[in-house]
Amino acid sequence: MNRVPDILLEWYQQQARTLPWRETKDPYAIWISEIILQQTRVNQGLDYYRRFMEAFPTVQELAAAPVEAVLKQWQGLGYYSRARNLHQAAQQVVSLYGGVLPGSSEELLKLKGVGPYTAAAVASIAFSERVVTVDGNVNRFISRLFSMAEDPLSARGRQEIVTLASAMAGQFSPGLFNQALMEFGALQCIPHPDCEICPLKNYCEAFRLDLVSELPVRKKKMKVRDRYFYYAVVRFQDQYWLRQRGAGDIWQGLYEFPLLETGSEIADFSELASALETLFSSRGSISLSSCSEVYVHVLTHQKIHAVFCVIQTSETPQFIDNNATPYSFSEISELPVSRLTDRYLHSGWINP
DNA sequence: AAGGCGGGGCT
DNA sequence: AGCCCAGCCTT
Repeated sequence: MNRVPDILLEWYQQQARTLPWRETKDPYAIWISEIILQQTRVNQGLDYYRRFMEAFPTVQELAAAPVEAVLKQWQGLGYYSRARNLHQAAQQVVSLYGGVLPGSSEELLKLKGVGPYTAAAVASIAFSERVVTVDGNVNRFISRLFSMAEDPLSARGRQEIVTLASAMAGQFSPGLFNQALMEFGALQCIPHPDCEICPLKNYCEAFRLDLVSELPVRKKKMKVRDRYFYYAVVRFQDQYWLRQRGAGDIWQGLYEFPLLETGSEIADFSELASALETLFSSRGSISLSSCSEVYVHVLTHQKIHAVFCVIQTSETPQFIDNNATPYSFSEISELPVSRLTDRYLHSGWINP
């Protein structure tokens, strides 16, 4: 078993992907890459990382930027609280740490959006602190290697992973070892792995016991809630009205058309037309002219059935939602929007 | 400890 | 169409 770390490091030297954040020692750049890569695959996050670093090359520039500019860079990545927290954390770094990222995992942990994983990643990779990174890749790999019965996401399971991984890390360079550990989970010890080509198959308890497909222990799946969104797309004198989503729900801080949400589908056109009128406080005429197809937008925990309803008004529309604000078509493209709204915007239903 | 928070890839 | 992935914050 004590040969495992050597094999792992040797594998990493041969198989490691060349990634931009592995070419730098800038703690800020490493921090940004770690936040982007949470819940995001490398291939999906790569372009976002490049654009983000180009838009906000330093923590000072990130801190000084409007939060909506940060959200715009994040558009399409999902989990938008990561972007809002990152922006707040940058301001913390400027106001509390003189614009210099703190050099220990203990201090990093105090930053908004920085948890045990990110603190360990930045501290070990940028500052060579001897602390292990425990992410989903590490959980999967360590669970299998030691055939762990415990759920790695439970408090006890997490502690067990930390203990086992720390023991393996030994005196290797912390940043190098952690990246090798995570890369192995990301490329070789994947959910449905090819164990025959695995350099560690002779050391893997799960492989020996034929438990690879059972580990790590599965969490129970969440129930999916159906939601029905009817968006009022109003164009009046080349202006469209959008509003910003608030706290306590999905897509906080992103923009969208004024929304009617109902508990069930409204299939009848005239019923929908009168339901949509409740969004308006205008006195002039309001008429539903056409509906888009139903956009089914699936999130982890919600299934959204969205219809974009084009509405004609006889005068400047007034909305009950006093956040609704008029924008030209080109202004809309500057606003951060969800994938759902983005898809509609690029579908051809709207023409400038 | 449990629930909420996106979006995409693989089978 | 239905499976999977996943770190941090809030409650």
